[in-house]
Amino acid sequence: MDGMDGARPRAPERIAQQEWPTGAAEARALQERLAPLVRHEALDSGAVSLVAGLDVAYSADDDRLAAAAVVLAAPEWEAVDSATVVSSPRFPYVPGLFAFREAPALLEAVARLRTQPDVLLCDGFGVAHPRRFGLACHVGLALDRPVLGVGKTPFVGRADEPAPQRGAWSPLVDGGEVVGRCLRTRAGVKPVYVSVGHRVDLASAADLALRAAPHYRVPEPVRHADRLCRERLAAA
DNA sequence: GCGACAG
DNA sequence: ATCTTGTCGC
Repeated sequence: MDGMDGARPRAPERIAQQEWPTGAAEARALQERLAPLVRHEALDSGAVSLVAGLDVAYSADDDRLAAAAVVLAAPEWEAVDSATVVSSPRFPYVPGLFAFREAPALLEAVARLRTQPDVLLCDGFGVAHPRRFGLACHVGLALDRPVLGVGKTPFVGRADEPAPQRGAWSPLVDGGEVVGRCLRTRAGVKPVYVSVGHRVDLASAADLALRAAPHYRVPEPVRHADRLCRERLAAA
């Protein structure tokens, strides 16, 4: 785990296969090495039509988990494809090391999709993370696709309360830098936290998150994925 | 040292 | 994440 010569990951696809961390210290080190590879790129959210939502559900009694990937089509957000995977966690839950727990199953679910989404939306964070490498970044680099993260509760940083109307937002700041956006997707309802995963910039990510959430607080793709993985867990 | 801490 | 019903309000 040290080959400090050519061991630096260049091909994102290798993240899920080689050097999978066995402990927390190792996992954090991997995040620090991969964080610089995250790219912020402008994305024409108006040209986006297929958005995948990713989420995971856990069993209450046994140690199973179900991951779901659902592709919805704008502007009505009807589901056009989906895939689920049932497995068990390969890493304990440690705040900040979320991806090592959920990414394997999520990536497998995405691999089973027959439709290639334009963007993927994760239930969690991207660069709004202690080491600037949350789940959405992990998934983004692994797939080398545009990914953004939407979290329901703040993890790092602080943000002022956005104005009460839908669309209002305030920057999420951590350590002196803007790592995300506190966005009001629904008037008078608690805001969500959007951050860049990979290959999108913050403005594009927030714009997409807002248009993907025309009725509820949580974006449709994530809501759908949430529902699907729960059903899958109950059925299997 | 202590508390906080995505799902 | 998960354990959990009804209820108030738009």
